[in-house]
Amino acid sequence: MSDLTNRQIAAAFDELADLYELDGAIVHRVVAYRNAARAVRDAPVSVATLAQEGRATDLPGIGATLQEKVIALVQTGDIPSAVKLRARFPAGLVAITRLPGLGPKRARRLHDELGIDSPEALRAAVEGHALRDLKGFGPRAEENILTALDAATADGAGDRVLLDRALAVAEPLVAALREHPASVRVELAGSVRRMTDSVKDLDVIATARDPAALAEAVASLDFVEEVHSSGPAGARVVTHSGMKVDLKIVAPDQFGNLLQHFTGSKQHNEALRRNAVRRGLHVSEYGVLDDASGETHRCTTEAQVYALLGLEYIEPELRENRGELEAAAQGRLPRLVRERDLRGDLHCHTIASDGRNTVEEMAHAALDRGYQYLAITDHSATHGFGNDVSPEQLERQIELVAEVNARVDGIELLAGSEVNILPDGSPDYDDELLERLDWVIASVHSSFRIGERAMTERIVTAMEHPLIDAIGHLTGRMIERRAPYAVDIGRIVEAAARTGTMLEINANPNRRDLSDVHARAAADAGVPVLVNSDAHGTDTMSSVVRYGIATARRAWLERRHVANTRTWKQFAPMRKRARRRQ
DNA sequence: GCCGTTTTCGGCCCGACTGTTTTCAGTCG
Repeated sequence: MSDLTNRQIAAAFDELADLYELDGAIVHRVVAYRNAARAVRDAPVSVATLAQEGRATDLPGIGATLQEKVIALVQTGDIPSAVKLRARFPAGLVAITRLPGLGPKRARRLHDELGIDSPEALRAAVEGHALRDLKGFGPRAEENILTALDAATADGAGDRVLLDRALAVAEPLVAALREHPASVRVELAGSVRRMTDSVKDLDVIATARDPAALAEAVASLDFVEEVHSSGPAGARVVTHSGMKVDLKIVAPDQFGNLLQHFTGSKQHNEALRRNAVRRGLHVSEYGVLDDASGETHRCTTEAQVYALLGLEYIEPELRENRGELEAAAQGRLPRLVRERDLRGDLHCHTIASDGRNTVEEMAHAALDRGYQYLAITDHSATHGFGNDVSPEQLERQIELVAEVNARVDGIELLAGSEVNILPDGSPDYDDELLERLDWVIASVHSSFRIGERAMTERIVTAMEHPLIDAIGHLTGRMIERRAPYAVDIGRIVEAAARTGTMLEINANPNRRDLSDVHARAAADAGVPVLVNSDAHGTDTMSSVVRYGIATARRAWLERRHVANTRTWKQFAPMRKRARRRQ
């Protein structure tokens, strides 16, 4: 087995794509590397291991050549073609290709004709007016390049924001536009609609009785800071929170085409069009052109677009080119789990550790949501930060939970704990105490950098513990802030299935961990998945659930895959400790 | 470099915009 992670392999393919692009390779070869990088990043199992077994070619977009390159990377630590290309194209030149307006072709000219090899050298050349004589670079080029260089060095340039922050802007904005008398239909598009982990900007598609008035309305909303353009076709604005918003106002008979197009993803749309071409159809944001009749079909709804292509309607969360087109063609799309399907929450905190509310308050919050059961899972003995719960404190908490459970009707309260998985894989309470609990979820909160092999062993050991019912936030990632720690998801999932340990989708919008890809791998292996709030207060118990459900839906999960959609009567015997006693 | 209801070669999604052009390549989404 190799410690080379999928992320590292994907980064190597992305680098090769950049280098081949500078080298002037045909675009399709470059695209092949980028697609391969994506396939590797999405793979739920170790691609290094797959390649060494000769099975990496099973992944879409990986052929014999790229499999060989993975093997070279594993065995020698590098890829020969990358070494060769790096010698010709410095890393600074790759950085230049990332500047808006400067792609590989223009960057290459700067390098070959002026010796420019970094953004700093480029700035010096522009300021010395060295670009003026270069063919293809006119008077506007200097200005645009300086703007791009300034934007690239500015703080927070190009940052993606978490989905919850984006929705906090998007939903009031859409609501305001829907209320406006000039609007007819207003829908969010883009990655926000697909409920991705983070987003860059907002796309809104609308139809209107009075398009200019609607565009004017968005420009005058109080959360808009800056208006870049506004007219009958729509408006481009920036909010005070820095979100770019693009409102497109379209003809009613093309609303379906445009909503479909701007919802994406890019990969979904590309694959959709490739499949369509085979049927003699050409899909664009303006309609579906039929080669046979020469006619362009315009669609008022997305369902019509998909129907023209012989496909079932595909939910936005599935539009990532991960098999949804094939499934839609065969009528095999999943019936995705919904937020209202949940019957309980198996991970939350109270004032006993770092939560803000009491057991009783959390119980009432769960009742208000319509839950039948709630596990109180404060942090454990080694947690630190003043939030640790000693064995004695946990014993008192068990009694408190029992007492509140007796007092509050309509909900089953479980005395639980979120125990730390110590570096050797053991929990930080003794078995006698764990035995007295109704539910134990175990998480890694320390020693993140022990390497993939050790981390995998550590978590597998925890799953083999008979009193650990589930694993919390498996990879420890903090979206856009902290990478997941290295862990072999394939082995984890296999061990979870073997030991009867459930895996959590932590719904906190900073985490969403399991990720969509990991959750799908878990469900495919028959592992019961949980959608838990990890709430530290009564407010977040409800507000974060949509993000966990969104991840579950992006993972193709149906109600049956998510264990806490079961009633208490069905769920209780599924717990590992209950199964032991049978 | 990948891939096959056009299977081992010859294709590979679609359109807008920009700046520099005199008919379009490069870039972007």
